[in-house]
Amino acid sequence: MTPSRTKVFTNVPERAERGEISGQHAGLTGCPWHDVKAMLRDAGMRSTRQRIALGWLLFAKGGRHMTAEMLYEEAINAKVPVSLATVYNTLHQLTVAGLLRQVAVDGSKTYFDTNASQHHHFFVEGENALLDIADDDVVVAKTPVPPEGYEIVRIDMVVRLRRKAR
Amino acid sequence: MTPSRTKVFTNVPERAERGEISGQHAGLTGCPWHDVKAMLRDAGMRSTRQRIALGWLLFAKGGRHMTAEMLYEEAINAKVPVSLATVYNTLHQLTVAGLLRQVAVDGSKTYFDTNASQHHHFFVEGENALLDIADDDVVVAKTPVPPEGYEIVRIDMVVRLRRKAR
DNA sequence: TTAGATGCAAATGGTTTGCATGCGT
DNA sequence: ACGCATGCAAACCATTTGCATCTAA
Repeated sequence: MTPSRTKVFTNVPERAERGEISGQHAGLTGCPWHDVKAMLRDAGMRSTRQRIALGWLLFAKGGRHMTAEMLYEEAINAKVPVSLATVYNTLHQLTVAGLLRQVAVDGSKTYFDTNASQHHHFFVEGENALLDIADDDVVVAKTPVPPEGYEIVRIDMVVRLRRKAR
Repeated sequence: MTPSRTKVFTNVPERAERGEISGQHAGLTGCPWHDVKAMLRDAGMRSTRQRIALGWLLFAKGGRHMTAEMLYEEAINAKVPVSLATVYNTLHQLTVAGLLRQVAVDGSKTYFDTNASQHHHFFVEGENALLDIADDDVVVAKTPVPPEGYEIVRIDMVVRLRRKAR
């Protein structure tokens, strides 16, 4: 989970830490599909064939929640030659760059949300589907006070849903 | 993840569904360690040596967040002969019975919280530690409206923490 | 040219399962 | 005695890694 090596993730994490990478470019909500290359460059990543394709699949349709496997299948269906390992690498790099957000919801699969801004989720049990919750639909009135010496990184809320019994 | 078979989890899930199992017995916050057997019986589980030991380890100290592996180690250290598989089974059964609560936090390990009541968590990145957030320390002012046909099962909030940079 | 990217296949790590044996009730 | 419970080892599955081979810059 923690990219400690410098092998696969190249210098993206380091550069992001030094603030050399913009991450969220100028208020982009759903990155423009016609400029994945620019997005990649901004993220400090080389624009290779597979990354462009993956970026296109991810951001073309806006607000999506996908697992590595899902993206991999889409890529294969779209006749884009790519390996699962590369899908994982790309997803992680885009996450580090701040263009994707990882959502831990049920302990097994990991979801990546193309909406990297602060918001919460509905999770439909059984269907394993994730839905964004409109930001203004939930309000955390009193932010909890973290223990001494710690600071809040982010707050994730998951509202678990079930089909109504009727 | 989903116990669809009737093999290992015996009839606990079904009975719980039919309301035959009390689950949360009368306002028990941290179950009394001196009566694990009663707790098990109430949960519709046979009180075997290992379940009693695990129940004791889990509930004796109150509010804990443990993974199967952690509990397994504690059991081994306590000279209680038990297998990892049994630890998993027991944890799941206690969860179904409403005595434990599963907390999904980082996609890999699954945590089980001995506090099964509605509350939220701090998660310390790096240390992989979970902390309860005092119930009145957070207030979700506006509960999100679920999509048509769905109902809210529960709301989980995870406040991710990091050691302050100083 | 060359650092960085890709793809495979093998390795991991948490969790589950099949089945023979054990043990509450 | 009966039927659920246990233990083990193998099976699983999502994810990661090592390394040889490519390729964007």
